[in-house]
Order: sequence, then C-alpha cells, then structure tokens
Amino acid sequence: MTHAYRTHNCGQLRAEHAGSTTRISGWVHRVRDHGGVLFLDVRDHYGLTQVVADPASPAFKVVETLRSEWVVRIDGQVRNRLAGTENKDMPTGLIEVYATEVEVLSQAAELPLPVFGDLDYPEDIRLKYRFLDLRREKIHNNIMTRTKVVSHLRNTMNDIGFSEFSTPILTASSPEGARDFLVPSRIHAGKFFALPQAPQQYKQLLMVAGFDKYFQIAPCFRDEDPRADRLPGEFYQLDLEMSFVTQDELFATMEPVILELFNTFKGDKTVRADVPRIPHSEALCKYGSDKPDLRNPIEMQAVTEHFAGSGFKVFAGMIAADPKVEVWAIPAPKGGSRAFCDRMNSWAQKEGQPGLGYIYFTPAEPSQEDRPATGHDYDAKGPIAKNIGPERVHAIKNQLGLKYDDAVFFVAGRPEKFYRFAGDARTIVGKELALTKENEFAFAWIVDFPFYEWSDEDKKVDFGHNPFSMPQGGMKALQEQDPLTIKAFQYDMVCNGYEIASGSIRNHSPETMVKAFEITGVTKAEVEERFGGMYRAFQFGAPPHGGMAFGVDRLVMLICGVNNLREITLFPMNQQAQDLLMGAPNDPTPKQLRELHIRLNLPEN
RNA sequence: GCGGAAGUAGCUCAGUUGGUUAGAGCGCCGCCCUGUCACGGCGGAGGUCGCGGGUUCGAGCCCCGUCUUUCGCGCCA
Repeated sequence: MTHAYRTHNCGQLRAEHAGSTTRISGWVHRVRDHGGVLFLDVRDHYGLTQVVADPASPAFKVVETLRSEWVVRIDGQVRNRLAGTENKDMPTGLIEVYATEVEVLSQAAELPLPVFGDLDYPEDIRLKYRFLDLRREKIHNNIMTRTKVVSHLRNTMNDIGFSEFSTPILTASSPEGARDFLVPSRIHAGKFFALPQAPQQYKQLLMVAGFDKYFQIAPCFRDEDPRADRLPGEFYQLDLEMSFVTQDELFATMEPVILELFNTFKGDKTVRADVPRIPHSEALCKYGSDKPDLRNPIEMQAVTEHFAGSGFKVFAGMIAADPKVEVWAIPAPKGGSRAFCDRMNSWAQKEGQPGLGYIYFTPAEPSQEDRPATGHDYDAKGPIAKNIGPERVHAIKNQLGLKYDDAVFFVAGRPEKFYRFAGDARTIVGKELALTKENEFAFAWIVDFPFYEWSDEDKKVDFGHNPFSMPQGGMKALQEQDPLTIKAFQYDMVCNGYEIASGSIRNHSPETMVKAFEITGVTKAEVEERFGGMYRAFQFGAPPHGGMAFGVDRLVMLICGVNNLREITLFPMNQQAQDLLMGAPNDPTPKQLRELHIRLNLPEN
C-alpha cells in the first residue's frame, strides 16, 4: 500500500469498486455495535462510507473501542452490501468496507457539541468549539458555498474586464462614517493607523491613477455593534469602481453578474429576472423601507384625503392639526376576517402602537336586516367603516382595488415617524397571508437617495449617505436648490429585504466637493485636511467615476437561505465582538505597551 | 447606552399551585446483541437548577440585583 492515509476518500467508493482493497481515513461519524457485527460511518470532507467489522476480522478488537469523532485509518475490502441492506440515501450506500486493519490516528474527548445531527446549539459553545461546529454537515456545506461564491464572483469580474487590486489594511483614520479600529504605531509615538472601513478612497485614487476598472474581495473593518445581518468588527465586500461611467452603465454591468450568481447557486429557488429601479422616496411610500422585500406583492398607498374631515375622529383630528400628517393604507388581500384583523391589531399593540385600524370586506348578506343600505355587493366591517361611512369606504376600496374577502389596515401620523412600523406591518401581512413568495430571489435598485438630510441631533444639514457621491444637478443644484431636495447619484441594490450593495457616482470635481461640504458646515480647509490625499488627487485630472460594493457575507447568507451571518462565516465573533475560540481581544503584555508608548486608563470596576 | 427573550446533567429539553430523593432523550462508562444506517436491550456514573441576595417552615419555581448568550433600537459616511 503506497498511500500512507488513503487510496480513496469517504465519498468516492461505488459498486464498481467491489472486490478491490481500499484504504480510507476520516472521522468516526457514528457507531452501530451489534455485538457480533459492528458498523462505523467514516466521514471526511467528501462524504460518508460504511465500514463493517465482525469477529473474524483482525481489526475487530480495535473497532470495538472506537468512539465518535476519533480519527482513524481503515484498510479493508470494498464489497457490495447484502441484498436488502443497501442505503439508497447515501451516495456510497451500495457498498461497504470490510475492515481488515484499523489504526487510531487521533482520539477525541467527550464532545461539548455533537457533530452528528442537526439541532441548534448555544452560540457560545459553537464559537468556542468552532472546529467541531464546522465539521457539521450544514455549516460545512455553507462554508463551501461561500468559497464557491467568492470564486465565482472573482472569475466573473476578471472575465468582464475588471482587475483585482489589494489596497492597504493599515491606513489613515477617516473622520466620517463608522467608528474606526485603531492600530498604534510603534515608530511614531502617539500616532495610530486605522483599519479601512472600506477601500473607498483607495479605489477612487486607482481611478485617478488610470486603472479604469477595479475590483477587490475586500476586508472591511468597522467598530460598530452588530446585527444578525451585520457582523461585528470585520466583513467582506465585493468592492468595485469604474471610470467614465454613468449610473445606468454601472447597473448594466453589475446586474447580470448578480443575476448570474444567483442563478448559479439558486438551488430549487427561482430568480426574478426583472430588477426594477425604485426611487428612494417611492420605496418608503410603497413598502415602508429603503430595502423592500419585493417577494411580498403588497404596495401601500396614501389615503389621507378619505379620512380628512371624516367621522373617524382620531385620524381626522390628526390631519386637521398637522398638514404633514398622512394616512397610509396597507392592503391585505384575502385577509378579510375578524380573526386576522384582531391578530394584526394585537401585534401592533405589542409593538407599542395604540393599535392598527382596519376595514375588512365580506360578501354582502342581504338577509341581514341591520346592514346599511349601501347598494354595494359587499359589507365593510370594523369600527372605522362605521365611522367614516359607506361612501368613503367605497372610495378607499376602489382606490386600492380591494375585493370582498380582503382587508385593509391604516396607519396615521407623520410618515417619517411611522413608515418603519408600516413597513413591518406590510411584512407581517405578507407572511401571515402567505403572499410573500418564500422560494424566490427578488432584486431591485433603490435610486435617488437624498443627498442631504436634516440632523435633529446636530441641528444642521448633513450628508444622507456618502459625502463623495455626486449631487444630481452638480454645482448648479448645490448653489440654487434647497439642500434637502437635492438627490444624489447614490443607489443600493436590495434582495428579499436585505441591502446587498451600495454605491454611487462619485463627485470628482474639487470645487463641487468643497461646496457640498460647505453646506454641511465643513470648510474648504477642513476638507483639504481630512481628505488630503483624495482632494489633492482631484487637482490633477480625475476621470468621472463611480462604483459600488456588495456585501459578500449577505450574498452568501441569502444563497444559503439562513438568516444569521454566523452560519456562513468561518470564525465569527460573538455579539460582544469577542473571538471565543482564539480568546480575542486579550491583554497586551507590559512590553508591548511600553514599545507602543501606551499607558492604559481603564474605567473603574 | 436602551428594550425583549433565554440560561436546569457534556448536549437538547421537561419540571404542575412554592412541598419527599430534580427527570427524559442523546452522549459517556459497564454488560448483552451477526445487518444496522437516529440500531436495539439491561445497568451505572454524571446536577452549586448561571451567580448573589431576599420572602418563606420550605425556592429550580416568587421578588430584587447581577452575569452570560441572543434578537432588536441607538449606531452602521
């Protein structure tokens, strides 16, 4: 036998190998000991193979001692399983290996986390014993999918003419945006590097340097609190930038890349080919979110006029008191039952809202004597219907295109205060009524983000998203328009309710950039100081350029059909931004601190 | 920083109105079993009920505090 550990892997042997000898190595996945005959499932990266031993085998005594997750080398004969004992569910299920010699390569202590099975286990144990967790079939497959997705993206980007560049990890702190991770400089006492939040300025400099089409699977670092769809500390982006492009050309370049990616990895799901472009303001009104889930067909509408001056005093009063108050309607097709409307109302109250107004429609019941004589073929039910009267109800029903069996929910107030709640209600209605197509990937571009927004905290105009993006209308808009009405060439791509990419056409004109910052109260001198490298670069011939960055982790999360990034990340940190496996962050040694000229000033306790 | 949820055996969980010695499955240890693939059978070990305090004759259960994990808000150009 010339191979020290294996002639075949554990997913390889088939009926055609029956009669030959083999050597396999792997983990003991499962033991089934029948006394006289004993089965092992031996597992490696490639699959599972059943190994069998009986008292006639010289390996029997060793096999009897094996336990889960020991690492073994098995020599034996490949043979067909006995008629009737084949396992059709296993690729190797027609054969088994009759063990003639077994060597224990490594033993395993009692497991804190079973590898076998598909239960959920506590996050802290999974993370502390991540190497065991990663042996488990589901997450092992997720990680491999991630690797294939990254490889696919890299190949595609190369194929369509992009060049991959690595940009520095140790860089300068950028005063805008997220909290930086700082790295102390040993050579320059008291000075710090920052880890990049994104390669934003570097990729723009690459455009100024004439490289035309850049991409990078780039690590990004942000010291902000995490979410289920936002990793603490570090994450990866497919970062890209192009010179001499318009927003439309960027969409035309990247839309096929993403659709092809999802079509390659969609499994049994479907990918919607149509990628609508939805203005940011329209997304908020129709979907109550700037990252709408378009698998949900519900579109909201304003129905303020039907409530103004109506007999439903709560809404009518709000409208009369404040011209900015609107009433939005959330149609709920097939939701026309008292039980469903009550359930939604309870949900709203649990969310801290006073309730969720509704009307639901049923087929007319002419026999019912106290039914108002509306002349319509439906009955409208619920307190609101009674209060506003049949004519207003009918107008609402017509505007929304509702039928009997349908319901409609109402939220009222200033849209900026309630749009998120309305969007959540839309999501719940879509799920509860099974309107949301769970087995689909539905994309959209969200465009025309506001360039500026009002900061309540600072009582001033501030950048909405990216200060480097180009205001629509350029310098003229900055000089002449109310800043809060200016749109940016700034866009997101969304999929199934997740923001999967964000980007913009950049502002490559130093004069426009200075003006844009001036409106937020930042002087020219400050711009030159904070963004010195880029500001200088733009003095020497900057091409018009733009780009975007896709969240690789989120793409993989969607593709794998999980709702937590830890399921698709090799060694994630926990929510407190700790690596429980490696024990990071940890204490520096006194020598390290001395060399870095750092003295700790820790809080009490 | 704020709010919700969870924390009982190595793991997943049950535990009634506050009442005898805190249970089950998996795993572990021992014995039995020649065709299983979540093998089966018998027996055993294994517990600071997250931690601290309080109420009570009596607390896994009630109260207060605290820690850990998680989800969300703030935050994330």
